[in-house]
Amino acid sequence: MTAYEPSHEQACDLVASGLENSMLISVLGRCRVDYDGRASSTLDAGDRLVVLKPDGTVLVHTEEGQQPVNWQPPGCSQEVTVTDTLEIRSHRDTPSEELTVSFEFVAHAVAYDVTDDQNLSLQGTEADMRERILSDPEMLEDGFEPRATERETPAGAVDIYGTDADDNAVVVELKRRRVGPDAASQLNRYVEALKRDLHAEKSVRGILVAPSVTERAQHLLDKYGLAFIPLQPVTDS
Amino acid sequence: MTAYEPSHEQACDLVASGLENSMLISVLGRCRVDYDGRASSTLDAGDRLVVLKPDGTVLVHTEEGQQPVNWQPPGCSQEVTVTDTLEIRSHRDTPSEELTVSFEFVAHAVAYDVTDDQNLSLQGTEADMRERILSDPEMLEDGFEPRATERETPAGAVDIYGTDADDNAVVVELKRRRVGPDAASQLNRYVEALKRDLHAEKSVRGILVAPSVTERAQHLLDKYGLAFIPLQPVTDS
DNA sequence: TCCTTTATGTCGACC
DNA sequence: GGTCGACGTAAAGGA
Repeated sequence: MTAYEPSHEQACDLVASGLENSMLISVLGRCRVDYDGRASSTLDAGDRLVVLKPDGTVLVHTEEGQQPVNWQPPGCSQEVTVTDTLEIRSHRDTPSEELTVSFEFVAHAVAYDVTDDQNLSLQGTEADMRERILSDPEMLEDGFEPRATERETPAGAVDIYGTDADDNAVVVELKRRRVGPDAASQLNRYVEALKRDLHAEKSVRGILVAPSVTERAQHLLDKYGLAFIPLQPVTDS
Repeated sequence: MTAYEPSHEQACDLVASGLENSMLISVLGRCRVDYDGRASSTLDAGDRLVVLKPDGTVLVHTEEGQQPVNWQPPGCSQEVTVTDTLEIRSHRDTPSEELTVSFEFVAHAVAYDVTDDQNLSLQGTEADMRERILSDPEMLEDGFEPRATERETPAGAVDIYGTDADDNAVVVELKRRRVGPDAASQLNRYVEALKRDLHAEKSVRGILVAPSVTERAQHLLDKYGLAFIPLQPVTDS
């Protein structure tokens, strides 16, 4: 279903029909946009691409930027009306949010029935790093043995919990990118929380594993007595 | 410029022409997607919407989700070729990333010349909270006087730096959302850094301003001796 | 539902 | 270019 420079009525019919039949809808033209909800914003008339997905997502894209200039998350309800403009309204509760797009001119409108049952397979993530360390723990240090992943502490869940050659408790925090002070603080919170949990039965060491570390973060690590081990998220040759 | 169920050659011409003339291009059809760069991923054939922006952005959207399933950031170079499939390739250096979309069927293809010089005006942000406190400092506490914003410390820049009724130094950290332990740690780092900077000439207090606080973060604040003041990002009535 | 963490986060500001 | 922090972050996974 497609329309080139449709009248507001034609465009309204197409969008309404697309909404009814759970189609992917794309409308290109000159519009203004108003949003009110968690924040609020206004956008005066300009040329934009508006996408409506069958899951209730709305995206408003301008000619630049990777991110939509306005949007609604999945699960919203859409309705379309025509007065002197073509108005697409999207609403949700919890939190209450409303997005209104008013087209003064529609260049193209398309509705298409879309199915995509293929799942994305992704490598090079933090989950990958964890799997590699679990399959070869001594890559961290000799004698390291993982005991648990996602072990809970009062400060949150630890990526890898284990013991070293001297049977000290070891907390390993993984980051796939260069780390800043936040990661050092986070690891320190885990170590301190575990020390309290273990009632000082044994000492607790902390190891931060990431490709590299900023200067400020290294200072924090030194101050806290934590270790850093460099590791790239993907092996590659 | 638009095409309904074009041949690969027609679609290729349309996309090539759109790229050449810095137009916004949208292609809807059945394709597979391969990405290799910061991570790497594969996506088998399915129906998707592909958007090419004049700034070099590429977005691949499926029927669900607010985020694109694959993408390239602004500044990438695109090229389009046709063999037995219509292939759109996008590449950039630093970091080296490549995205390839192969269409086995094109349902719609559109290229449109877009201009949007309107800027989005947004309210209810952290910047708003800062302005409100600066215009009425006593909303935090009687006698509070702002001395600087973005004051630099070895731990980073402080949102608002000021003094209280007893001339103690005060560090104010703003968050527009409910805060977790990270914010408490961050504020503590600022306070500790300022104590060192000021050579203990005066005591340094820390105030975290946000709509609300998690239990864990409140514990951390208590431990560090920091204060919390609830404040909504938007006043409203 | 709330809470926490990750992300090919993206984006902007500053150095 | 690197570093840092905000975002109407979104999305996933657990309690």
